[in-house]
Amino acid sequence: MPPKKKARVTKRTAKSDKDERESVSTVKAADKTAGHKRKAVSSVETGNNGTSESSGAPQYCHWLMKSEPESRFENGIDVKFGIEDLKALPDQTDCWDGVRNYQARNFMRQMKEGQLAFFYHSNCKDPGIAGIMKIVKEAYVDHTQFDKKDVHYDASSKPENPKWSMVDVQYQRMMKRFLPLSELKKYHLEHRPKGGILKDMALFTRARLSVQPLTAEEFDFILSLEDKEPL
DNA sequence: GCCAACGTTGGC
DNA sequence: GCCAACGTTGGC
Repeated sequence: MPPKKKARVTKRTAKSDKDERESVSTVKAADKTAGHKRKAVSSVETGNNGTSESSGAPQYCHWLMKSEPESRFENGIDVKFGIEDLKALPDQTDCWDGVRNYQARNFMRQMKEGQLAFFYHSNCKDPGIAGIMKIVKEAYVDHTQFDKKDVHYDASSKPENPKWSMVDVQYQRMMKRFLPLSELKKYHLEHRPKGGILKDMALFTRARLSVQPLTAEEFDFILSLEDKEPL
C-alpha cells in the first residue's frame, strides 16, 4: 500500500461506537463555544454519516484534504505524501489512509464517486492548495488500523468492528497556480465581515480538520482564483 | 521552536 | 456528564 498519508490525525482516538457518538456531541458542544460558524457543518455531519437521523441537510459534494508534502518522521516512518507523490503512482491513484479523527472520517464516508477534492499541502514551508483529485472509490475499511507496523495503527479497533475508513483518490490536475494559504486567508478575512463566499471556509473555521467539506460556491470561487493575479 | 486552538482522556 | 489536563495540529 501506498505511502502513508498523513492526514495528521489523532492517534489515540477513542474506542467504541459509543465514543463515536460522544465525539459528535463534543462537536456540538464546541459549536456553542465557536459561535454560529459551525452550524451548517455539524448539521450536515450528523445528518449524513449514516449513523443518525434522516435529515434534509444538504449533501456536500466538494472537499479539501490535507497531506504533508515534506518529510516528517513519525515513529521512525516518513509520512511525507504530497501531490507529486500521488501523481507518480500507478493510475495516479491511492487510498487516503490514516485518518483518525471522527469528523474527518465521517466526511470521507459522505464522499461519492466522481466528486472532486482539493489536495492541500499542510505543515510545510508553503502551505496551500496544490491541485485537484477525484474520489474514485467510496469509503471502505482502512486496513492500516490493524497493522501494528503502521504509523496509524489503532489497537482499539477490531476487525469485527472496524473504526476507520478511507476512500480512493485519483490525481486530476495541478492548480494553474499554487493557491497559498496566505491568499485564501486574505479572502476569508475580507469576506468575513461582508458575508462573502469564503466567510465560513472550513480551512479557517475548523483549522485542524484534515478532511473538510466545501460548498459549491466556495469550490467555484477558489477555482476562479487560478485565473486571477495573486492577492 | 513556539504556541494557540481544539479534540480526547479520564477523574470525579 | 462535566471539565481540567493533556496531546496534537499546523501556521508562523
